[in-house]
Amino acid sequence: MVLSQGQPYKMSCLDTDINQHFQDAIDVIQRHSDSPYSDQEYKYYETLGVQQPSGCQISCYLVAPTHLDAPSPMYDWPSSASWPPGAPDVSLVQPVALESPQFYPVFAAPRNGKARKKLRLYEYLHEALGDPAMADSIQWTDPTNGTFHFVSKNKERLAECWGQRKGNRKTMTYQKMARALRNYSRTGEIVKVRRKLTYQFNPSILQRLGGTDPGSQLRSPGLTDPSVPGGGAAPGQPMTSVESGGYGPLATPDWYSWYGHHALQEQWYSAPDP
DNA sequence: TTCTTAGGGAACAAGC
DNA sequence: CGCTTGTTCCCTAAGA
Repeated sequence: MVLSQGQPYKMSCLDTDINQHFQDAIDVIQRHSDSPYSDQEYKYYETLGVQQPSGCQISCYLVAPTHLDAPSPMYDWPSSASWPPGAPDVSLVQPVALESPQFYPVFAAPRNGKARKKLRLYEYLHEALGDPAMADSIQWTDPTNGTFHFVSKNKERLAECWGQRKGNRKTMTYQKMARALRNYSRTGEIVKVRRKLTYQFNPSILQRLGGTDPGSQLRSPGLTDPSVPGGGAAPGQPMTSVESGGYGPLATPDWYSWYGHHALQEQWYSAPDP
């Protein structure tokens, strides 16, 4: 099913439980039949392996585009990261890192002699998206535009891992993690997509995090299976428009105009608002 | 009706 | 100390 303008939103919103289970099944099959570790094209990079007591393990490296002068993902990010007006440019998240990836530890890397700042949630999510071990919890919906979704069945596991990573007193739940994600919608770092369990990175954030992980792109059923959320999105085109909402400091004019552009142009997506 | 997901207010904690 | 960034709890609403 290829979505097109004019198709009603509900046509693209058949991500019922069946769809979810189908997606989960595909993911399981892929993971068992096509080990990313043995795929030469699948550049999975070994991690520091922060082993949590419960077995939570997640990659501790991000892949940095070589053109980004960012020894650490934390972040003297250039505040003027360009974001071409109009539709998101795929080049922003082109896997330039494939050619000559630079690695840097998320945790230990002191920057200019200083200890790094604490891990941000969106960084953790980006890590998880690049970690095959977390593929049953979080997946790219459309890596080209930074949309991702949580797997309903295992989203709590991801949340627990996040809570353990932060050393929270209580168990982190998806509900609480989603609360933090909603706070991101104010700053524009991550916005909620009007699709079940689906969010979208700010393009600038995505770029600064080093684009998308090629492995997750390969494994993402959304690229080949239009039946999954976002699966029918054309490259460079956001599958969905994000909900309206406040965009904070990171809501650059370009980002804003992009959103506005698509909010206007992609009425097909919008649910029949009153 | 029940469950899941989502949105947000508010108080609080911890790091910077 | 003030700000930022969650964390936790709570309430409400929509939709299946």
